[in-house]
Amino acid sequence: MADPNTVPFFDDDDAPQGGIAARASAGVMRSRMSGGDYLEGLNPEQRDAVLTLDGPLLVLAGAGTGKTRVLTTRIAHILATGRARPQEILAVTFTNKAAREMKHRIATLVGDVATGMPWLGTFHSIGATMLRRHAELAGLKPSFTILDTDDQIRLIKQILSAENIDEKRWPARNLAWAIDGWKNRGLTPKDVPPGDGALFANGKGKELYAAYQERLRVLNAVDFGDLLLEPIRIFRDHADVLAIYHQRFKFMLVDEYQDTNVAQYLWLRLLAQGPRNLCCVGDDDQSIYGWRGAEVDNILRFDKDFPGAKVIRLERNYRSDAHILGAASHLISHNKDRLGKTLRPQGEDGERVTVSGAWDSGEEARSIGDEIENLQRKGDSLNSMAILVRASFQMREFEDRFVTLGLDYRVIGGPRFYERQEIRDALAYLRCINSSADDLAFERIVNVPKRGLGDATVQTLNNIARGARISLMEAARMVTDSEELKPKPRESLRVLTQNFTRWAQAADHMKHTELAEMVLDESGYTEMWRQDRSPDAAGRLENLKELVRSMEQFENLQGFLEHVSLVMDAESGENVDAITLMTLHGAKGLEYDTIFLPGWEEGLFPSQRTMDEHGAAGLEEERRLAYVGITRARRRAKIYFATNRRIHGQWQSSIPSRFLDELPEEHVEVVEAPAAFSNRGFGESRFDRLEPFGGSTYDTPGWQRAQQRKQAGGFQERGAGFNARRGGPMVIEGELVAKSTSNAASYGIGERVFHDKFGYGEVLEVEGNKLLVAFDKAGHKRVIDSFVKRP
DNA sequence: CTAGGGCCTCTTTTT
DNA sequence: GAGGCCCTAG
Repeated sequence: MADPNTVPFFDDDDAPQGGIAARASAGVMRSRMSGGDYLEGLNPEQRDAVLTLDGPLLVLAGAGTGKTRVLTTRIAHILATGRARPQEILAVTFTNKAAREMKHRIATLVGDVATGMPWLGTFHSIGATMLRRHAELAGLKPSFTILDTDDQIRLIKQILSAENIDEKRWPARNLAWAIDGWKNRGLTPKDVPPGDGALFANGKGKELYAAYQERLRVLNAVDFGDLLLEPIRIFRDHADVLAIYHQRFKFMLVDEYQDTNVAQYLWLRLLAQGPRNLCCVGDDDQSIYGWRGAEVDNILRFDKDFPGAKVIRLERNYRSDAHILGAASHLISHNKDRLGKTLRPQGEDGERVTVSGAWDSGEEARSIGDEIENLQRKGDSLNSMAILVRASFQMREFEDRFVTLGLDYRVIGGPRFYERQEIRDALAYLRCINSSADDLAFERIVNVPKRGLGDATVQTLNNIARGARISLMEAARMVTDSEELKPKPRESLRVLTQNFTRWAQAADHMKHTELAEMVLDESGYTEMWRQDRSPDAAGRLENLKELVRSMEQFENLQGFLEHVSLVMDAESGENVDAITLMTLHGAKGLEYDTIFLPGWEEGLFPSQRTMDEHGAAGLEEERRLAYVGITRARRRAKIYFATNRRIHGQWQSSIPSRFLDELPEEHVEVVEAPAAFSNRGFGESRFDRLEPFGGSTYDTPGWQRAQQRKQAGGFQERGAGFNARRGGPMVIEGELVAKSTSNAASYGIGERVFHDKFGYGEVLEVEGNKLLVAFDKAGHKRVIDSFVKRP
């Protein structure tokens, strides 16, 4: 992340980082790379994408076609040919991870010049840098704070209660969501269409949005959406400012273009009016952020937005074996809104995608755990495997299992470091020091640790602050000289405000890490956790130490806080061999030898909620998510579904995802097919008779459709039902039709069977697809019929 | 003012 | 099954 204080902007030659040093190394690089050897190994399309520097260019890059390579090589090429200096290239990614990766790879190609690329980053971090440059044009001071979701919600709660709106009926979350949505669409309060604004609190949505923005200004704060929205406004209202950037950026590159929302699109389009050397890379089949306002349309109509745009397709897939690619391609072909690409595998067939059923989520976790250990025994590293879930609540089951097995794992995108309570508290102290007007931070820690300053006191402070239009901190200082509070809270407040004054002074001459330690100590914060008897207190103290340690990489407090608000992930232990656990969304852009995909059940994946809220478009997005999941795999993709899953703490029976039926038979192997597949021509299974309990979750159109299909039984009907679109049924040939490789069900009592793990045995009882078997060596076990064979 | 208990809702996905 | 909210007792 570029430190805002060192970003060269108005004059790059005196810039601390870019400038002379970068130019010198660019010269070195130019001679080193004069032969253009960085172009070696590129296929013709990739090469074309790298060499086409002038004018708008859209690179449609399917999964695993070397998208990042094209982007990084292109930047290297621009630098090597001297067409632009590092600080004249705007390169935008979606995630911090991607930005880091790109920096790293450019550095590998051309040396450390990339570190001198101040304008390589996420939309939000670049937006923040720009906004700090022109803060006054947005009515802000350059030191503005960036609120995260948590602060945002608390602020909105305050507004709602001030407006006497029943928070039960109109939860703050919803308004936050709505405001976010408006900002994603580039709408300021006055732009919100009346119908839209009416959605919240009987038509007050619009006003509340305005009130929220006003509060933000008073707090000298912005939220994530503002980081783009405000620059857009500035560009529109101040042609001179926009002109500076037009001169500045000779080349612009955008990664994951399919996931840009309207605001990002507007922002880009304004900037691209300059040199027009805009290169966007994306894949419409991997657009998975529609729920966050992403517009696939942006990519679909690129050539209209940027006339004369050249389009290059990358279709050679170097990542996945043919079976995996075949399965993924066929699945995604069920979507109708797509540009359409034909991914061509470059390697061998490899292993088929497997589909396995499990009795419940616990068994699913166990069998994945077993499989991991199998692969590990064969020499695969844990680093080469990942489990991708639809929703993060699915992770717990796996974590439990891995702890039991003693398998190392890492969670990406789980509860994050900077979102932990103790970290947020500590940060709140630092924020108060950095900016005494940070009311939200002040409110967070005013009574942490307990100082006898409860709601009543805070309420008083708030009244004073609002009345006098001052910050809470100032109000607190004032109140210690007055009689408005009882002696006890007054004294307590006096100590606190004096501390802050002292800390703020110390901040000028002290190293920020030492300052942090001092503050945490003197405020009694660390002491609070030392006294805490709960089991995780020690971990929290450890986290606080880690926080201070992580501050070292930053020059000052301000730089650190900026990093924290924008880069909400802390890099963690990459060098341990551990299996990765994350959501499908988090997996975008990553690849692993083996990918486990659990939870392919109707309602969970595709998500019922998405389908209810967004209908057919939602379903297509879910399907793209499935596509992203499968295409993360180089060698092995293993899909699982469970017949029973606990949702909201209640066991619910579930049926296999429709996506399973959309997989092509030729690339897929059904490994174990207990419950859900066994009714298809093999007689009845007890699970078919299980009615869902409660009914609330499944009392939905999607579920009912699924039930009907299930009752209809025949697979051709199913296929037709699923594929009905464009007005007529459309049956895709060769789909996965319940062909279990196991001779499922119908074992007789007394029959001899063989089990991979337990060996030979005799069937004692049959209950649906579950067998009680007396194994010769292993004793009596209950097993799923598909786990045994006839000897 | 705090602590503790009961009750409620909720669960996608993220910069 | 967990976190947030409200109420009551100290």
